[in-house]
Amino acid sequence: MSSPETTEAPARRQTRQRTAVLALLEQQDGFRSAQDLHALLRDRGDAVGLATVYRALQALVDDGLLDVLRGDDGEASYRRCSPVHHHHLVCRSCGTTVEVADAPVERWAARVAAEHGFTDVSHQVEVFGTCAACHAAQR
Amino acid sequence: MSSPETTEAPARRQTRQRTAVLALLEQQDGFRSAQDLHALLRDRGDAVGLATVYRALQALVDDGLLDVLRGDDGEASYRRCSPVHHHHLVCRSCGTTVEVADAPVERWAARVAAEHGFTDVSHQVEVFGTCAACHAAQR
DNA sequence: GTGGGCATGAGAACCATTCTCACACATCGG
DNA sequence: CCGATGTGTGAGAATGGTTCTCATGCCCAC
Repeated sequence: MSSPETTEAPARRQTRQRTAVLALLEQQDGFRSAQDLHALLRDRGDAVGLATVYRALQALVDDGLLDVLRGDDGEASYRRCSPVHHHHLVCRSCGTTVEVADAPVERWAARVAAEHGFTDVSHQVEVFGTCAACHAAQR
Repeated sequence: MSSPETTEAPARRQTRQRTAVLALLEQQDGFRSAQDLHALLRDRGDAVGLATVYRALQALVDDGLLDVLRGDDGEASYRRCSPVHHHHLVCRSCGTTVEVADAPVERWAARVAAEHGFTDVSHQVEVFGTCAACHAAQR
């Protein structure tokens, strides 16, 4: 308690591996699993250890640069995202993601929680569907 | 269409183990992981194999008697739920869950998806917070 | 340029979940 | 009631995503 470490300097080093992971994510327009990213990096020539990919992703999440999504099978997927609060509209077929931000749903969550006496509220909202392109390709 | 099996007879046998799993879930008022349920059953004296617990849970989910929730660590949790569409308000501290159903959020999801040309829409909405009891206990 | 210490990577460890397969028993026709 | 039948069970192995270990590498401050 005597240490004045309010925010604790992150001291995050810039390495080839972390740069490669972030650069790759910048090019993706949907959620990608850690395993996928690892394979993509290897194919690309920027070989990075699997453990390092996980560490880099976790660091980026902590820094608020990525959003995480858990699939039905429990596998985590990551995506480069804007730092402001938002939710996702994800295509089940191709994985393309659209960020959506809407005040009504935020207010709804707050109201529902308040009605039941809950405090310190957070929420998790994801919408899944088939995007226009995939819907057209299907038939 | 030639087979008159509209709902496909489940042919689900009633065994001591399945009865025990469902009975235990009836007594819980929050989400419980498969591992927890397995341990609880053993403590209770109704020993059931772990694999069987998983199978029973999966069967119950298929029958629409349970809802599943994925934790941040990817572990699945189950809860006895009403069969009508609803979402959850979960206490982070004690796990107590309240079912919430509200038309506005359903309409919101449908509208957002439609605006972006998405079809065949589903959504996943969970609200987390600290319930009144836990909030009072904390301070 | 040099040193300290965080970052890396290969593989082991971990852990939830699923699979395998021989055996048990719920269900049903007789 | 009884025996045939095939689904349900259970112990342990297998799977697969994620994390940990630890010796070595290299970024960064000085």
